[in-house]
Amino acid sequence: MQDVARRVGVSPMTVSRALRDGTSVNAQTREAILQAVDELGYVFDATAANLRNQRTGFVAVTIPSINNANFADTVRGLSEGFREHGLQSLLGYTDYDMAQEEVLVEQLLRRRPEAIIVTGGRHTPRCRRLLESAGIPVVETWDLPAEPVGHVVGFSNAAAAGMLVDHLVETGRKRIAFIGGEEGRDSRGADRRAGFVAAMRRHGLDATRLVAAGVPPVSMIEGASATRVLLEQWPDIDAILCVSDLVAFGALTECLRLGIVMPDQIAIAGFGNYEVAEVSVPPMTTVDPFPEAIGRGSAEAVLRALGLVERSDAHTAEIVPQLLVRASTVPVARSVVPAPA
Amino acid sequence: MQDVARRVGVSPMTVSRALRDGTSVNAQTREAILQAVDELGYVFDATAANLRNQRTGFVAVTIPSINNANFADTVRGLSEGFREHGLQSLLGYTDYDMAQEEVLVEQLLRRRPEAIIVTGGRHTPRCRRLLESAGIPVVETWDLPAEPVGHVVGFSNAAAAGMLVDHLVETGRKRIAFIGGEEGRDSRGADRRAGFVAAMRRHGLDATRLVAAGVPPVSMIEGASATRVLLEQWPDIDAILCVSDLVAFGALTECLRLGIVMPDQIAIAGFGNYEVAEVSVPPMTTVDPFPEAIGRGSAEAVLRALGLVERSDAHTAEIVPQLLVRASTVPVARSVVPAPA
DNA sequence: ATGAAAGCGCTAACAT
DNA sequence: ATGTTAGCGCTTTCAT
Repeated sequence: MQDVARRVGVSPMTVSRALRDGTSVNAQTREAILQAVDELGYVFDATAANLRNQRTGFVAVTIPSINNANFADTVRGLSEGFREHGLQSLLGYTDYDMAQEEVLVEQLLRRRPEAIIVTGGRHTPRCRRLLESAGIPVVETWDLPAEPVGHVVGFSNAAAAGMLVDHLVETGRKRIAFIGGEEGRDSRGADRRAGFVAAMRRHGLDATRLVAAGVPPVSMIEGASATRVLLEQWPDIDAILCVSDLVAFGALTECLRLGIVMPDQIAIAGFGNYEVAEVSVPPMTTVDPFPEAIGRGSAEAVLRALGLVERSDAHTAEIVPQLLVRASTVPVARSVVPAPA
Repeated sequence: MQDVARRVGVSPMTVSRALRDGTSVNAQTREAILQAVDELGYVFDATAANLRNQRTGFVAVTIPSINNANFADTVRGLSEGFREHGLQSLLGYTDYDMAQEEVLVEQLLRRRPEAIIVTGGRHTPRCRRLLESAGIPVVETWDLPAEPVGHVVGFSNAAAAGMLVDHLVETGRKRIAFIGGEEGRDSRGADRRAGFVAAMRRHGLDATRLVAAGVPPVSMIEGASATRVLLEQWPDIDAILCVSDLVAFGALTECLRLGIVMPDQIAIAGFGNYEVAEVSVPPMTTVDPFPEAIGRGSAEAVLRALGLVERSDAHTAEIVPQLLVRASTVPVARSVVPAPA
C-alpha cells in the first residue's frame, strides 16, 4: 500500500480509502490509485486488515464430508445467505469423527471466525467447551440436541427414521431390517438406527434385524454387500430401511442382481432424497431433510446473532423433514392413483 | 497472551515460546503457562501470527463443485500430502464458471496463501494475470494445458474421451452419440466432447450426434431426459458416451425404463469412475482419472516449489487415466472370459 | 531460560 | 478530501 501511495503521491491512508468505499476520495485520485494498483500488481492483504479490524469476515463451518450432496446443499444455502453480507465460509471436514471435529474446531477458532456452524449436536467434552467459550455465535445443524450449545437448525433423525418405519408398517411390512454404519462414528446415523428400533417396538415388531455395513459414510457397494449378508441371515425380510439413499441404492442393485422384485418381495427405503433415489429404477422412497433450508436457516441464525439482520429470541429452528413415497415401497399402480375428487 | 503472561508472572514472549516448540522454556514454567491457557480459555490468534510471520500456513484450492466425488478425492489426496507439513487447504468453489473463478482467485490471494491450486487450465485473462503475478507457486490440475501458468498435474480430457471412443468402435459400435453439458462453462467437459468428435472423425464415423443436456454439472436426471431426446432424434444409435458417470447413469436408467437392453442394443460409457458406475446394473464402462493421485501430485508439486521437500525441475506431471471396461458396453460372457493360460 | 524493542500491513480516530 | 498517530497480537532479533 506504501508503494501504491508513493507512486500516486498520496498517503497510504488515501489508498486504503480508495480501495474500500471510494467515497470521500477525489475521483481523479481514486482513478490514479486504481491504475497504480493494477500496474504494480498490488494485492490487498486481508491478513493485516483482519488483525487491525478484529474482523475476519468468515464463518467457520464443519461438515462430516466434502463429498455428500446433502451437506453440499447445506453449504450452498449457507453461502447464499452470507453472500450479500460479505461473509465467507471457511470449511473443514471431520470425516464423521468427533476426535477430528475437536481438532478441527480448535484450528478453525484460531483463525478468528465470526461464528461457527457445526454439523450435529454431539461433541467431545473438550470440543463442547471450546464451542461454549469461543465467544462467538455457535449453530448446531442436522440434529435437534437436548442441550444445545447455542443455536440449532435441524431435525430429529430418530423421528425421521420413525416416519419411514410408520410408512412401511402402514403399507403392510412387518419384517423390516435396518442397514447402517458401524457404531461410534456417525451420530446422525446412530440416531436414525435408534429411531428405527424405537418405532419398530412401538409397532410391536422385531427390531433386531440390524446390519452394520461399514465405517461411515457407508458406500453404495457396502450397502450392496450388506444386503447379501442380510438376505442370508434373514431370508424372510420384507423391507429394508437404510441409513442413506446411497446405501439404499446399493441394496436396490443387489436385489436386481438376485432377481428380487421390488416392491413386491422387498420394499426399500433410504434417507436424504439424493438424486439417485429419484432416478433409480424403481425410484426410491426416502425422506427429504431439506438440506439447503438448513443452510439458509443457519446463515440466518448467524446473521441475527451478529446483529446483521433483525435479532430474534428464537434459538431453535426445526426444519421438519418430508416423507417421499416412491415405487420402491409401494406398487406404481397404487402410488399413481389420483386422489378421489 | 498478555493475560496468560500476567497470570503466570512471565513475559508474553515466554508464553509464545511455550505455546510453540516448548523447548528453551523451563518445564515448570511451561506447565504453568499451559494451565493458565486452559483456565483462561485463551485461544491463539493465528491472524496475528500470520501477519508477523508473513506465513499463513494454507494453500488456496479452487474446485468447480463441492459435492463431486472426483474433486473430493483430489482434495483428500491434497490434504494428506499437506498434513505432515502443517499446511491446510483453503477451499473455494467456482461452480464451473470462469468468471466466478476470477473473483474467487482474487479473494483467495488476499488471504495470502502460500500456493494456489486451480482446477483446469483455462481462465479469464485477468484471472491468468492474477495467477501469474501472485508470486506463489501455481498448480493447474485436471487438464494438460498447452501454456500452463506454472505447474501442471493432470491429463488430457480429449485423449481420455478418445480412449472410450476407440473402445466402443473396437467392440463394433458405429452410431455413437455424446451427451454433455451446455457449452461455455465446463471446459473439461468441452475437451471431452472435442475428444469425442476428433476420435469419431479419426475412425471415419459421424460425429454429429451431440446433445447438450443442461448447465454443468449435468445431473443424472438431465442425463435421463437427454437420452429420451437422443433416442427420438436418432433412433438408430448403438452407443452413448457421456461426459460423466452421473449422466451415464441417467442414460442407463432411461434405457431400463424404455426396455432397451444393454449392451446388446445400446452401449453406455461414462467418465470418472464414480461409485455408481461400479454398482449399477449393469456396471458401466468408464475412465478412471485417478483423482486422488492428482491431489497427491499437486501437493507434492507445491511442497517441492516451496522447498519443503527435495526440489525438482519437472513442471508437469501427467496422470494417465485408465479405461475400465464393464458390462454396459461388452456382454458379460465376453468380459469375464479368463485370459488364456 | 527469559525479556525488551520493534514491526508485520492495515485502518479507526482525530486532525487539518 | 487528505494526512498523522497509534496499535491490532503476535514473533524475530538481540540482549541479559
